[in-house]
Amino acid sequence: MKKEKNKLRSHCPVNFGLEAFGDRWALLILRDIIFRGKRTYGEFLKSEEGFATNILASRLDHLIKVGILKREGHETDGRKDIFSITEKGLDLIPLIFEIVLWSAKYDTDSEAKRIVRLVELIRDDNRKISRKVIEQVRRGEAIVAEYL
Amino acid sequence: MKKEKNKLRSHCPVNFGLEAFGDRWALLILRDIIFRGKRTYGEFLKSEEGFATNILASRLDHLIKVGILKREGHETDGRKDIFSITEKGLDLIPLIFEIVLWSAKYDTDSEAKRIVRLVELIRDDNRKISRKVIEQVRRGEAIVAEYL
DNA sequence: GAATTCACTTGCAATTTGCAAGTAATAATA
DNA sequence: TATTATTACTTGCAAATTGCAAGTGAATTC
Repeated sequence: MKKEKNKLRSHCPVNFGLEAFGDRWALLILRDIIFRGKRTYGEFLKSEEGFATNILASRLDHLIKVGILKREGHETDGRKDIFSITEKGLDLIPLIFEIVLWSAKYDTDSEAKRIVRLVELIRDDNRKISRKVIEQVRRGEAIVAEYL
Repeated sequence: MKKEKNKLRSHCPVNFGLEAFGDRWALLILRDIIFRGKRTYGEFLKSEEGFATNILASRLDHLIKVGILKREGHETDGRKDIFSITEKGLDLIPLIFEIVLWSAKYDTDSEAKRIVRLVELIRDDNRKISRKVIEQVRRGEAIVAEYL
């Protein structure tokens, strides 16, 4: 039984974004894909923040519904689904990078300290580094070692 | 009775941001301050998306707790509280602008169409326009007509 | 001094979350 | 080939959160 509540509360651009991806879990899924190269339900489930199984399933469905992710069967293992990011999802990378930048500044214990180089690049020119990372993630590479 | 669940699920910079401001309502409050110049509980309540009174109160408390907003008494009207944005909150403007940019691109009915000029400026150089807007909002001005 | 405004709080039903425990399909192993 | 594992979920249920509606108390206006 699917929930079909398609009505947006408003078309304010801030609200539109929030209704699409502005959920605790949704952006963590994207993080897992972009930074950690995860692609399957089981991989997402292992994230340190601890998804509940039903929540993970519902958020994956939602992200697919709004066109940020797509689901495909695994080429050789019929049990697995591959969740990959669409162009619409890739366009969220600059925004995710802004979150990283803000947190790097204000969280004294931030693990952003482990990606100092990337944080610098974002601060210096988010658009530019985003373009590079988008290309990488599009190829299925996740963020590569040169930034870590 | 206050909720005191201070423990972060992780210090991943994406997660840190989400736990600070990654709530449907939290960013709408910031939007109201930045774009609409709102400052009081009653003004926030009037927002088109419809805050529940208790949710609004709890989100304001939360944003104050994490240092994004501060609360001050109204100068002349003792009933009112003025909620204003801190420097930490102002630093979220580039991120909010990225949300606007993404929504402007993907929501065909976006009200971003009413702020085409601002969207262009963000696309062209988010950091630069953010700096200008931060100064304005810091002075209590909200986003001024020249961008609308 | 009575009525209104303002910023909340409270009560409560409905929804959502978070576990734990399935389940059905496919794959790997004996 | 039969059994055991994996994988991606679903289901059930208690607990937490949300969303109304209806207060409450202090300050302000009339």
